[in-house]
Amino acid sequence: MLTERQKFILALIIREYIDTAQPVGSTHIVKRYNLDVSSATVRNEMAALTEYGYLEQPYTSAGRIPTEDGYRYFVGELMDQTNLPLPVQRTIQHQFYQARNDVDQWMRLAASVLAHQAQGASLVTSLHPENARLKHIELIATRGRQVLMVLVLEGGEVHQQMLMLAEPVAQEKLSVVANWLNHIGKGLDAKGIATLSSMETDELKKDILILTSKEMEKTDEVLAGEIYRDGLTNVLAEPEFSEPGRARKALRLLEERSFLEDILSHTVLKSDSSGVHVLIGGENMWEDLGDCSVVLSRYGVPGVATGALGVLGPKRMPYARTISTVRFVSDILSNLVIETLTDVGEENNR
Amino acid sequence: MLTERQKFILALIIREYIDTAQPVGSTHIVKRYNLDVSSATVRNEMAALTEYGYLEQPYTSAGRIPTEDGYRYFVGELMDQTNLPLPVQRTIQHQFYQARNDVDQWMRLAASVLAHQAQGASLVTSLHPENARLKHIELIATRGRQVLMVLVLEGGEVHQQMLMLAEPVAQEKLSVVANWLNHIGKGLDAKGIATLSSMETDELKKDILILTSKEMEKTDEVLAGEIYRDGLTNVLAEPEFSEPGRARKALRLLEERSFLEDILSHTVLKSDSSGVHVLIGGENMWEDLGDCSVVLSRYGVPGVATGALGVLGPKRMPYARTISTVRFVSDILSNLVIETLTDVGEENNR
DNA sequence: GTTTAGCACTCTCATGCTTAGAGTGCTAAA
DNA sequence: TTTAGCACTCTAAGCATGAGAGTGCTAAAC
Repeated sequence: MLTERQKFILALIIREYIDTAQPVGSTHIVKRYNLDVSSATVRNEMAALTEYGYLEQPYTSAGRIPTEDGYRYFVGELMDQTNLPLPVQRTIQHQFYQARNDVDQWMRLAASVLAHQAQGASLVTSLHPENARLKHIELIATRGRQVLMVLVLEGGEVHQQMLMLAEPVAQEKLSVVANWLNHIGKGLDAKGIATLSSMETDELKKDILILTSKEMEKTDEVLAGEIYRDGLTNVLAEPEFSEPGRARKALRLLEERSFLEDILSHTVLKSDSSGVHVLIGGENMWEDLGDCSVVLSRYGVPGVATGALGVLGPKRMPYARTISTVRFVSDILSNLVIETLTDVGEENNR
Repeated sequence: MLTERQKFILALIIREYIDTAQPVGSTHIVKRYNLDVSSATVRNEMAALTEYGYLEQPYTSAGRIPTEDGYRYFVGELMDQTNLPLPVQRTIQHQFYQARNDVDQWMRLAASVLAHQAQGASLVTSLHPENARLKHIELIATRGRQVLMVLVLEGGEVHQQMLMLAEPVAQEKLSVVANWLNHIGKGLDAKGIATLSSMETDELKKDILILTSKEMEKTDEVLAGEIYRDGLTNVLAEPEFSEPGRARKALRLLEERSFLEDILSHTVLKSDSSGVHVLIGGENMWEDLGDCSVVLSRYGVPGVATGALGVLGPKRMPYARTISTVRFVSDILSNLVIETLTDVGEENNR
């Protein structure tokens, strides 16, 4: 267990290192913060903190830098939770207010705000409905057997998909089926529609039901939609990524869907997850993440429609600021989703 | 005017430099390619080529590297036009065939193929209709004054937009207006609908017409839709971007919409443009592009629906391969668009 | 018992120097 | 016109040196 003074010094060192990216020495810290103990005392405490595994030396007799455990302790125990400055909050809220009509624009804006405020690479997945329920379907003949299906889900998301039917069908017939489905399928989820299809005898209707159900199931996948990114170049500015090899590793993480899927399903998408997740270093699971930390959060309404967002930066990131930014943006998006969803119709209040 | 031998040597030097990223010396090239002239002869020719401005020396008495003019001459006169190997072509075509039902997927795939084949950062803008004509409109009440408008354009693109009406309107009323508009507005472009709106007296109809027209105008903007990127990390692997400052500059170009808009409107979007454009260095217009080259092409059907795609890499990029890749992918996308468009209905044949 | 001054020791990094090597341009001969 | 020869130039790599920052230990001071 650390003494108060040890905690204090650990916090100072980590903050200083986050600021300067330089190993922190005992004398330096005493002078910089006008401590009323001597450098020798700090040195002793630093030795202890190194013993505990919270600090390490890049080489014998250099200053100390935090270990991953050090960062974790800092984030968990030492860091003061802050909020973004009020004027900044207002500016951001205003921006979202102006974009309130365009869901795409929300995400783009969220990515931009995250990247700017946290000075890292940001990532926002589009909102995807959980257990999507049908609000409206439209079938539009394009040519031959090709049909454009437009699904409007409760909550307002729109999905389009080109279908290939077994044989050509006229627009009139398609419209009839669409109208019919709008009546009997409204409010049903993928399963409900699949059930309908198993009882249907009309070939065309049955086909459409099956395809609709399939398409609605697809919306359940985490990364089915777009992924919005911003601020990729921010991470290149960090000194730890001056070696291009490391920079590559870090950026590849954001490019590869498979990796994102993996990391999201291990954190924010866990059923019991809530709030902001902080991944420091690879956490023994993702080697390529070695030099990076990721701050993630889920947004939206669990069980109805959610998405994920986060910021990637060096382990040496300003955690307080990043976490408050992620929380803030996540809350804004959640509120936007709630506003949109809860008032869709009276039938949807739970 | 260059002699044949000078052309030959220039081509060798440029190819060698593209391969090795090292200044090319006279002896090196004689040995490497078993030339039956001596290094002194090559040296003389190199002096001449330097005189003409096609080569330069990074410092006195080092090997030569191509100048921008050198690359331009190479691309314009010396390079042999190749095509991708047939097996590669088939593989790619097969991939597109499998994705034929999902326009989003086309773009994603195109970006991926470009990035892989050309080993650069790729960029694909989504298809956007020119002078879009309405095929189908759908109005869906969400809450209060908010209405979701779904526009289906001839060609199959779907655009959605949240509208804010002057006062709440019931779904039934909206459906009536939508149906009415589907009859009288079908096949019209933004202007045509604007004309209708100026003659309409019914307030609601007028409002909807104006909003529809506005929305359809929007689809005309180049970068209105998504931008698909891939292979950003490829450029980080190039030695010229080992300095993080340069890498940042290059990647920022791909992040900033304003820049992309600028560069696209100067090249592929010019009305008389066709084929593949090669931008080598900044071309005296874009300073940040100093170390990069860009190979761009327009795809789709001019006057109906087009998009742009391209690859960004170092000036020292394998132009032959990149250009053939860009052309190939562009052609594939164009064909897909043609297939989709020309058979939309008999009314659309021109 | 804790804190601190003092000091020897260690390691990196910047600097300067030297050298090997690659490449050039010029000249004169083939 | 081509080529061999050669002096010259410049870089990159290696090495030694020294300054500087920082540590850990010991013994004295509080």
